[in-house]
Amino acid sequence: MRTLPHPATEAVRLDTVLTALADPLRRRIARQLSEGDAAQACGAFDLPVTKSTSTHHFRVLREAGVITQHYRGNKILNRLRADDLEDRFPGLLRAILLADGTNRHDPPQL
Amino acid sequence: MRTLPHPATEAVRLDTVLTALADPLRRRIARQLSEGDAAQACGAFDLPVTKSTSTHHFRVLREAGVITQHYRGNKILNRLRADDLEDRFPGLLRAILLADGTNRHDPPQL
DNA sequence: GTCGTACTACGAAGTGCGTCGTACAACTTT
DNA sequence: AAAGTTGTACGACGCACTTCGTAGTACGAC
Repeated sequence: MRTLPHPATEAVRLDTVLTALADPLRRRIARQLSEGDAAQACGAFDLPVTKSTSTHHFRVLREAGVITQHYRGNKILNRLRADDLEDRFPGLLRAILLADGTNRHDPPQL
Repeated sequence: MRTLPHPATEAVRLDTVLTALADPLRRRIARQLSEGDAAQACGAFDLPVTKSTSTHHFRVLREAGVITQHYRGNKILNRLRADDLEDRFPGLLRAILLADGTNRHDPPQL
């Protein structure tokens, strides 16, 4: 069984979280995870980039501590680390996802 | 009297705000503005970079809509757009500044 | 075992960002 | 007027990031 490395909650840094969520594509992934089912495979996201690029963005999110990734047979299940982030940076994830929701409709935000 | 352009509150975009505040130096400026006097000149910030770089970071913050800059004689007075940001993205600035405060002591965060 | 699926790894190309140095402009002080 | 202070403008450099294509790995289905 393959496994992927995740940072411990205490090791999650604000810099990397903000950098990760500054990208609209990665915010889109986080939002879909927060709205839909708890765990979704990478293929469940309809992103306007190639698979390579997609893999890259998921990795950035995982290494930043925003999501977890676990192999499940053929696929990888992605989950938002909402509780961990709430412990580490209270209110941050909620504020960003909320802001994204209100902001999303003005310009054609990707 | 020289003036500097600022984005309207409605024109402030989440992308640029997050990108602006993803940089520790710029977060440091925002935090000092939020803690100290309302208006502070650029020189009041003891930043470990040259004047050119400092100017660049203040500009990024202003163009993102995070601060205002107004000429006052020789200097430029900087203010945090806390109310504007609260209107546009409720809870976001507070969460980031709070997170930065709790995060600041672990590693030698610049 | 062979094929299809889901995703990764690696290298390449293009772009953007942070930093700096030098030169310059506006204002204050002397 | 001359000198000092405060900050800007512009160009350059190095580094990191985004994107992609190709090749490859792991797993499930046949």
